[in-house]
Order: sequence, then structure tokens, then C-alpha cells
Amino acid sequence: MMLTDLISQMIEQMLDESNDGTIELQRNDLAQQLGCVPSQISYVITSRFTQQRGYLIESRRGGGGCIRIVRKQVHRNEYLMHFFCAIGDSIDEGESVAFCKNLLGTGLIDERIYGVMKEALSNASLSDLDPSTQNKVRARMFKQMLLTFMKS
Amino acid sequence: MMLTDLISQMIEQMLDESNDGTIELQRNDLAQQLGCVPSQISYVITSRFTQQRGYLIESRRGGGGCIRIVRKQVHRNEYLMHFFCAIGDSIDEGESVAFCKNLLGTGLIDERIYGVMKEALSNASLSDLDPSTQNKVRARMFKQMLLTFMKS
DNA sequence: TTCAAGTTTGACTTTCTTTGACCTTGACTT
DNA sequence: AAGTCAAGGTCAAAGAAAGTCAAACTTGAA
Repeated sequence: MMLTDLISQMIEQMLDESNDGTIELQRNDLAQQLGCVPSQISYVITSRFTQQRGYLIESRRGGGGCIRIVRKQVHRNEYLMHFFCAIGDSIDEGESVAFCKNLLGTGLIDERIYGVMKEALSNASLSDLDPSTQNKVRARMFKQMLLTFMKS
Repeated sequence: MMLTDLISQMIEQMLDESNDGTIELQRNDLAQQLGCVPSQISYVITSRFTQQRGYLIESRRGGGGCIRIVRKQVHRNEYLMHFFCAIGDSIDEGESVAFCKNLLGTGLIDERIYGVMKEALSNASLSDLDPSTQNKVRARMFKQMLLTFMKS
């Protein structure tokens, strides 16, 4: 298994075990436990624990420094609004999948709707269009679908 | 025998042997086992394991990367197949709403999915396109979404 | 025989991971 | 206040995998 996955699993588990979805870790310690270079920890955090995926990162340097990771549970409408803005006028397939995963992760949508949305937003669906048009249509469509979650 | 057939047989067999119709393979490994270039694997996958034929492909590049192939069971429905054909290459908003209602009526989808699909397929979603393109994209998208119901 | 469709190959691209050298910051000591 | 040391931050290079594309090759049908 990849180091990256191992590290992110470890962090997830620590988050699960914490009461409030917040942990503080020491980069060098964790790196030593795993036998990897410290910057690998940084890499995992910046590539996996992004704001888009619902995490907040803070850190302190110097002696006794640490990295704090917060898994934030946001409130529905605020959250959807945030999405709405983040999508903007144009979005590519990869980003839109990431966004859908996020929705799934927060429980705002279930597996079936996730599947439907992902397909609707896929390149396959939009393959009749040239790439830049694809991304514009995808953005509009995504926001249109999000609206259905705001109504209720 | 053609390489192409050999490779696709191999993949089929792996799918048969898996419990859930899902496998993950490494392109380079498989290519080496078979003594062919890696891009041959890609060719087989894109030419034989298409969504139209009920397969889903995902992949990850970089270290530890892999290709995931999911076989969706179609036994579930002639009904969906019927829809699939009925949609054709082009469909307008009114027709698509009618089709969605039909899906809702049969219980194949629930209210929430109905809402999402309707919005995805709406003129509002596709308003960046000229009308005839709209209808083509709508058809493709609709069929793409139907595929997600065909699994299991 | 010729043509079109499908195969095979390999060079090049893109994406993700791993590593290490060097930078910045903060706390503690003197 | 200055210096030292212990953190974390940054970045670029190297490596590892899959993706893309076009050229060359095969094959079957007209």
C-alpha cells in the first residue's frame, strides 16, 4: 500500500477517535513512526485534507509546534451556498467529481444520487461539446441540481 | 488469436472471479504478464469495456496508480433498455420530463432523484447551448444517468 | 486489388508520489 | 537582546504510473 494512503488512513482514524473531530499532531513524530520524511506528512495533508473536502488545517512552527486538523461539519444551506460559489461559471469533470464526493461525505446525498449526478456531469454526457463549452454547461447543470437540495 | 481478445478474456475472467464484479489492475503489470505494450491494455479497455456495454472505468495515475473496472449487471431491466432506445440521439425537455415521470411512476427512482434528474436535463442547465445541441446533449446525459440504475 | 476498419506499437504527456535540501518561525537560554 | 534549537513550510527534482495520439500494420469485404 502507498505511503500516502497509509498516512491519510491514520489521520482519519485519529479524527474518528477524537470526540470533536479535531486532532493535533506533530509532523516529525508521525513521520518517524512511519519511517518517512516529514514533508511527506505535509504532502498528504495538502493533497487529501483540503478545505474542499471539509477539513481545516492550522499549524504552529517552532519548539512545541504542531499541526491541527479539524473535520468540520457544516450546516446545510451555508454549505450549499459555499458550493454554489465554488462552482463558478466553469468546472471540469475532476473537480465536479470531487464536489460530489464531498456532498456524499457529508450525507447531503446518498449513493444513488451520487451516481446519477456523477454521470450527468461526466465528460461522457457532454461529449458532443467542445471542452470549454463542456465546462460551462457542467457548471450550470451542477448548480441547477444543487437547487433541488435547497428547496426542501 | 488476437492480443485484444486475449486481454479482454483475461479481464472478463478476473471480473468473473471477483465477488462484486469489480477489479483493480495495474496496467504495466498486466502488460508485462502478456508481453505487450501498456497502451495495448488501454486500447482494449476503451474499445471493449465501454459504458455502453455496461462497464465503468476509473483510474489513478502516479505511483501506486491503477485501473478499476466495474461490471454493471444489466439483468435488471429490459425496461431500462427500452428507455435507452426510446431516448435516441436527441430529446427535448418536455419528453425528458415525461420519461422521468414514468421512471418515478414505476418506482425505479424516488422523488429526490426525480428532482435532480429533472434539473440536470432542464433547459436551464443547458441554456448555454443552441437548441439542437441542447437536445443531443440531453439525450446523451439521460442515457448516461440511466446506466447508473443498471447496476445490480 | 483496394479500401476501410480495427490492431499494435512506441514516443510523448499528464498526474501523483516520494525525497531531500533549504527557509521561516517561535520558544527558550544566556 | 541575541543566539540556539526545535519545530513546521516550501519547492524542485526524481520516480512511478496511467493517458494520448499518430503512424504502421492487418484483415476482411467490396
